[in-house]
Amino acid sequence: MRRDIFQAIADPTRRAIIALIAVQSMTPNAIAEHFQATRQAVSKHLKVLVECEVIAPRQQGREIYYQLELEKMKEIDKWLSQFRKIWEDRFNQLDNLLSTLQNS
Amino acid sequence: MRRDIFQAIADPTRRAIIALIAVQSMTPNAIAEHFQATRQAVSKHLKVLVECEVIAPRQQGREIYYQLELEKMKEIDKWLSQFRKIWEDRFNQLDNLLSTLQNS
DNA sequence: ATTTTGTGAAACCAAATGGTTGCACGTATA
DNA sequence: TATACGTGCAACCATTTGGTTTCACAAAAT
Repeated sequence: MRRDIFQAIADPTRRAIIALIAVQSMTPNAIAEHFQATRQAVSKHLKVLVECEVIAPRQQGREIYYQLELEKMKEIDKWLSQFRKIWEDRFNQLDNLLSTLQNS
Repeated sequence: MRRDIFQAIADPTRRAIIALIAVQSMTPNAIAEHFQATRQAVSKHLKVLVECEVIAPRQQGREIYYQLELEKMKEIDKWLSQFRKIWEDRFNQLDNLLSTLQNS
């Protein structure tokens, strides 16, 4: 199976989990409370996220706190930067066009 | 089936197609030449991308040029911004810590 | 020591995914 | 007009996905 950030964020529940954990590390049970799905379903999502290295477990007694790996999020940002470059160029082109129109 | 940008970019071939088209609009055949997969496989990916509104077809005679919808890419950027905020905060905290250490 | 709690793992299932082959059909070209 | 070309679509298939239920097990609590 594919295991990368893009696959990790493909599922809406997983995106919600990521956003939840981003604010504060949480245990599987605490996370599951925020969703309709069963604890086991959430647990499977957590497993995928760990395998994709988007989150990391931190054992604390018999509880496990999952925390977001922000660095992994930056990989999306990095991939996106190639397009950001393009849309900034387009914006500049539009800007130049407007200037040209004003000056004519 | 789920049809959003996150699902669109989940597949590596689709990400490659997006990157390819970003530079210049292309026909399905031209796109397929860049991959090992058959034309039909690429065509299915294009269909998914169109349904996700990541690309749009532009008919030209009997050829169809697919072009990237940059606006849709921005949605990823928008979702990502919540985390960008966090990692900038963390960076500032680190920055403050370093300043404190230097001034003590 | 026994029970409860927090968690992961296995087995199973329906649906979705990514791929293939074959066909249909309009648009160019000979 | 007949042929070649560019493309989409349907049918089929193996694999993956997201979910459920059940079980196992260690750590707390009683």
